[in-house]
Amino acid sequence: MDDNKIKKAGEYRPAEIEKKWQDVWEETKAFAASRDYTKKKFYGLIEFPYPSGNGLHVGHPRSNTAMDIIARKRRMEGYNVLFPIGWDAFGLPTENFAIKNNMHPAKVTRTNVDRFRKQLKMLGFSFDWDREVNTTDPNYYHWTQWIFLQLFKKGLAYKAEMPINWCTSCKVGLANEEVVNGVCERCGGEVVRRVKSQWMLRITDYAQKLLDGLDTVDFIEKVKTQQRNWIGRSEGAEVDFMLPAINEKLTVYTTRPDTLFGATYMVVSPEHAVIERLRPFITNYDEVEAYKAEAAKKSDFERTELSKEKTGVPLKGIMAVNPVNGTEIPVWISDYVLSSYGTGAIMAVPAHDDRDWEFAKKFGLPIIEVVAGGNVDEAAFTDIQTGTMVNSGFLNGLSVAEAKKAITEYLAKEGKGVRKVNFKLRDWVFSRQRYWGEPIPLVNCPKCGWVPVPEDQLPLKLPEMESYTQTDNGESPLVNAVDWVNTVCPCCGGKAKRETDTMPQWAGSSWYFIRYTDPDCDYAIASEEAMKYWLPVDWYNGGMEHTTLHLLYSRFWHRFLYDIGAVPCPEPYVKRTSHGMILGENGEKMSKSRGNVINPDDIVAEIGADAFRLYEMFMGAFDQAIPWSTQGARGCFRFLERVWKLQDMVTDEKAESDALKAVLHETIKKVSDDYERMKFNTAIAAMMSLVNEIYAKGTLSRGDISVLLRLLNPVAPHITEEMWQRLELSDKMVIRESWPEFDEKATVKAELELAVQICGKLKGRITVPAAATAAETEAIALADEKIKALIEGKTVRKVIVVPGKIVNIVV
RNA sequence: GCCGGCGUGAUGGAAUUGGCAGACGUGCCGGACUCAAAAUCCGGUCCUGGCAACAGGGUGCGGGUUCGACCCCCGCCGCCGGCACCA
Repeated sequence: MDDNKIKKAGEYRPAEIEKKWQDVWEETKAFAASRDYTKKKFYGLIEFPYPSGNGLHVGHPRSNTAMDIIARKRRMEGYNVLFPIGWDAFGLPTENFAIKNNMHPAKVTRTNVDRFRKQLKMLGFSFDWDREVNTTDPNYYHWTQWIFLQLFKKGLAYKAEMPINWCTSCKVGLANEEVVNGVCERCGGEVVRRVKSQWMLRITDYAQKLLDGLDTVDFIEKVKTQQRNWIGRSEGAEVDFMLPAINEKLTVYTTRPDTLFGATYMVVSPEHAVIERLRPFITNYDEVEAYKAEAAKKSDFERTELSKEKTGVPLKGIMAVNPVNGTEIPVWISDYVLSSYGTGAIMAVPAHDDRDWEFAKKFGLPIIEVVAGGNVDEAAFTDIQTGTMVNSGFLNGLSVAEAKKAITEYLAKEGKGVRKVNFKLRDWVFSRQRYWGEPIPLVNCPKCGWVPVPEDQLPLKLPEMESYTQTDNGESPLVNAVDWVNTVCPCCGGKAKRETDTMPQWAGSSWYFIRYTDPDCDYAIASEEAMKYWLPVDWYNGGMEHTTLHLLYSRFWHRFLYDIGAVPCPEPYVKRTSHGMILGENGEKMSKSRGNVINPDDIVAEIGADAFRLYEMFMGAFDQAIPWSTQGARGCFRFLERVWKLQDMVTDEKAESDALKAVLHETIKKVSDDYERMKFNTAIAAMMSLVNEIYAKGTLSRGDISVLLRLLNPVAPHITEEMWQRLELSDKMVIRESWPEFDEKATVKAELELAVQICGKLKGRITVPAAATAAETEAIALADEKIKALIEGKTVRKVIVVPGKIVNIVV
């Protein structure tokens, strides 16, 4: 045939065509979201990157490509798509780098952002570059500060002197969520307990709302479970024990009020305030004092270490009275009771709680069984399903559930206790003693206390400074910006000082998805119309590591904004999915120190952005951790080469060819479904099979290739656009061409091949008309020569026919 | 300890959710092209026996349900992730 067609395709050179299309997309603003708010919309979101000095790593494209595929598919389906990008640019690494190299953090940020932007463009993501946001831009943090002030005004931001997690290496306070195994989540440095005055956000007020909201959203189960565990709701009761020595109540929280008759001692945490008031009556106060000092020295990590033996000291001379039977029991002090949960005091029921049992055994305290069913001499019996109450007065004979109800009602009636719900969630430590963050817009006035910076004076910009290094006692570098710190009180006009702590990195990322809907709005976080149209985010993909950090924080802020009428919906994200991590070729986590880091620039230089994207989607199940394979990536390049060469085969025929019609439509169905389920690997496998089939059949019409190119376009946008243009299939591919439609009729075959089993073992295959009834199928199977030979002389007991699937003969 | 997930060829992983295990890719073996190599193309590649057609076995281990189990149930073993003295 035609020599000129062979010349037409030539060699597949991604470097040339990728740059060409990236320029076309940029010039034509091909992916800018429309402000026509009447169209059906889709808002797809990926976590905006922190522009670190290392540049993009191979993990970013995994999440980005996945969402890019969905975004591109949605555009072909006719949606007005918002797929934005921005920079989460405040943060410690930038600041540390700036200090070390004597540069301004803003300059470091600018350099890093420029590099990231270039790299992301090189990968051909269909971001709307007109809506870029940057958390360090005063026009952006203006509204981060505004949100903080709303929280402050509603009493949800407060300053408290409290023990916080202090990273000795970063010299900065951390939120509970940022401490992992007793070390700093970011740098791995040792975290110690340190009392500091910190701004806190009352996320605990939102515990129930954040929990309930999970029932209304489509998050992968793993994420919901982790957030539920982190919020940690439990139901129980607060019970008052009397301390006759000081005629005061000691209130405990318990989830097992049913075991009240089995309480044989009490424990208070070393920090409990009641100890001071009991002091005159404690006969071994020296010992108690020593224990308190010992506990205070320990880090949180040491205190909660699992293997640790329980320790404790009795408060000699002190007894407490059990409210239900008047029994006097001793009171101990021990660090196995936490001051930060419940009331900081417990009633100990060693027969039915593992920790109390261990403690009682060690210190020889009595163990009284009140739920029959186990052997409390051997171990605590903690089963709440099967036991029956004993030794418990009016509760005897009841089940645990019945007893809980009965005792709670009794306590309420007697005024000795109340039902109570508790959460593990703690308030959010919101202060950082650092320069490179949003200034907290508050002024401390000796007369008026903490006063907000008036909203019309926002943004409160960071002052220019000589040095960004912290003071030796761990104060923010901003204390040295004397002119900035010294100000007048907005309330009384007197001399006052600005807050010098800044906000944590999580502040800017807690609402950025709102700003994307209207990034230039100068009178609010975003205009009402924009928010009404675009929110909530339809699909958010991101890392599991943010489940109890960013994802929870941003749900909290959004819910708060909803409560004050600033956003139109209670939950920010309709759907949340998560990608698996990419490991090094050796199967270990990628890191500089392990020397197994793969640089996207190198990969793109070798095989191009399309093959790189394709491989990241093909390498394995999207939600699982997968080791990188350079060979595997080359395989994807080979596939694209094979696709490229299809150009030489294309005939002038416009319609889909009969030889390929069935497999073509099966592929449409498979790819369409698999993209939606994020099963990108099998979608790509199906397209590879299709291409193999095309080569095997040796025929390809314009109609056929049009389908293949559209299916492949979301994963490999450059090569498909280039081929589309060269084959003159129509004008540009993006936006204008619709997603291929699945025609079920095209896949219906006249005949089917069925497997025939004898007693569940595969023995042969038969061909039957597609319309054959079960009886006809059975007859064909039994008439088959091979099957006949195998059942010769045996009695056919039963034949199971599953139409379209299988025949099983039981002999 | 609790919660969640996983265990399939040499390897990354498929299997329409109870119906032909190993799709697709990588690697490896053989062949074609080449003086040769690379690239490319063709064929093979779960194990055992057999020249072969074929036969038997096989989804971490042991049991069970079913006409039929990688899939469901019970009991183990191992790996990964999260939480962890939260009363």
